[in-house]
Amino acid sequence: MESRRARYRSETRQEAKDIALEQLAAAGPAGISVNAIAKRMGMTGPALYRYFSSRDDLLTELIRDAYHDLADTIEAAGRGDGRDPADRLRAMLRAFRAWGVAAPHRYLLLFGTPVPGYQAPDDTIAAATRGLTALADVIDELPGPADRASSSELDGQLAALAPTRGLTVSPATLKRAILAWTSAHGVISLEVQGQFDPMGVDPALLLEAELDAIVSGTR
Amino acid sequence: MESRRARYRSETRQEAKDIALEQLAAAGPAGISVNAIAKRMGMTGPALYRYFSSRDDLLTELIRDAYHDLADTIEAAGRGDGRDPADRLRAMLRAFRAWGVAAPHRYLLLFGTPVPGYQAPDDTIAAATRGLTALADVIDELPGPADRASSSELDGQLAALAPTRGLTVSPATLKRAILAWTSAHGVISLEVQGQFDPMGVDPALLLEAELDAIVSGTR
DNA sequence: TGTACATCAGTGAACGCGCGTTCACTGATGTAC
DNA sequence: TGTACATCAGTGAACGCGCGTTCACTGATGTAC
Repeated sequence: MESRRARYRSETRQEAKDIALEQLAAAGPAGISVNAIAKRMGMTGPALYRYFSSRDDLLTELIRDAYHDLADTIEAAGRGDGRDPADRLRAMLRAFRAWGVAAPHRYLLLFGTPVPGYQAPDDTIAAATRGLTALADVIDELPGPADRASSSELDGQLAALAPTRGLTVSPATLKRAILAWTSAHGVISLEVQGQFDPMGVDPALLLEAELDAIVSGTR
Repeated sequence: MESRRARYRSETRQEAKDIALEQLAAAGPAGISVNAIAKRMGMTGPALYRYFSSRDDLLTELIRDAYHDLADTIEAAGRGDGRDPADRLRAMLRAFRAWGVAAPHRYLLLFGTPVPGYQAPDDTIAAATRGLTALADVIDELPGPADRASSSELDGQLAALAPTRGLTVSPATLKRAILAWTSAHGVISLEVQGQFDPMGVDPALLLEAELDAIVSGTR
């Protein structure tokens, strides 16, 4: 059984991460301060070094958590064996957007300006494509259009990429998945930054328009 | 004629902005430091306040310059009255990517994580959509597909938006322009952050695949 | 061309601030016999 | 159950650092008559 100490440890770590997320929301990645977190938890700055080996270590955890949380959300939205694959795909991309809109600062932690000097460890990089592979699995069940004018060079790269992500899908499917991912990201990213606000355009409707193109198979 | 002082003034301002861009490239927006810029120019920190009323003022100039530079680049790539509109559109979106890849930090200044506490002035907001309106003008010359399943709500918003940007294009055209803009941004943004690096996929080829879908009119 | 004055560029000291990280140390909690 | 020891949490002082911004001031450049 887990010791009292171990339980307390993980609670304390979690509390620190929660406060860090609040700081992230309030003042961006640069606003995350070890000393300020400690103060809010009622302890002194150096005490936090019992829980995180450095500020970068804390950041890494936030990023890893966010990638996994996003991927879990997308996967959950796409579950259901009997459902129409097109509906599942739509649901997943809507979940992608909902996740970003619910926590813009977290979205931007993953897909905004990289934190200067920060180097992502390997397992973070793997987590980063979990959402993408989930898309590929569903798109694989979709009736695909003939792959027009395909670039053999790109197909080769995609064929090499698939197995490294545990995928057995065709390059054409993986390409559709990447384009679905990138174009959804294009809308969500600009929405999360507020770029549509002065335009008076509802980004949810833009995403729906995008979904039509994605599902129709032209991408 | 412009006085010697005025000329010197604008040269000094420009030099400061150039150094700020170097700092941006090296350490992100937070790395832009008034004192450090002044030191590199061989003067003391407070002297720069003759040229910029605050750090935010400097940032605003960098952002405005970048938006206009990007829009100029895109417009230039699309010029040519006799050319096939589809070719012009492709050229513009390729220019969009080339601009971002050439100066990732500048791209991220516009489309990355917003600088905390920074408020964009009105003319910056106008500059932000110059590239988009250029796209709309060319797409308007494109043979458009029938507008499938259109959302009347979105069309209404687009109809209201067009005149504020000096456009007389239809909602369907403006929608295509926005989707072209957002999906190109989706690829470029992830490339500029290096998200494709560990995947072994050439983003230039991804953009080409995206261009096929955009030009074919499904978006 | 010469003088008197206004404008502007830049200095240096100072303000108050917060940052990440290290170190030696105290006191509490847990473990082994 | 009691004692001896190891582990761990947290403190407080200190290190060295850079930041944006203000202010009163000096000295150079430009302008008007």
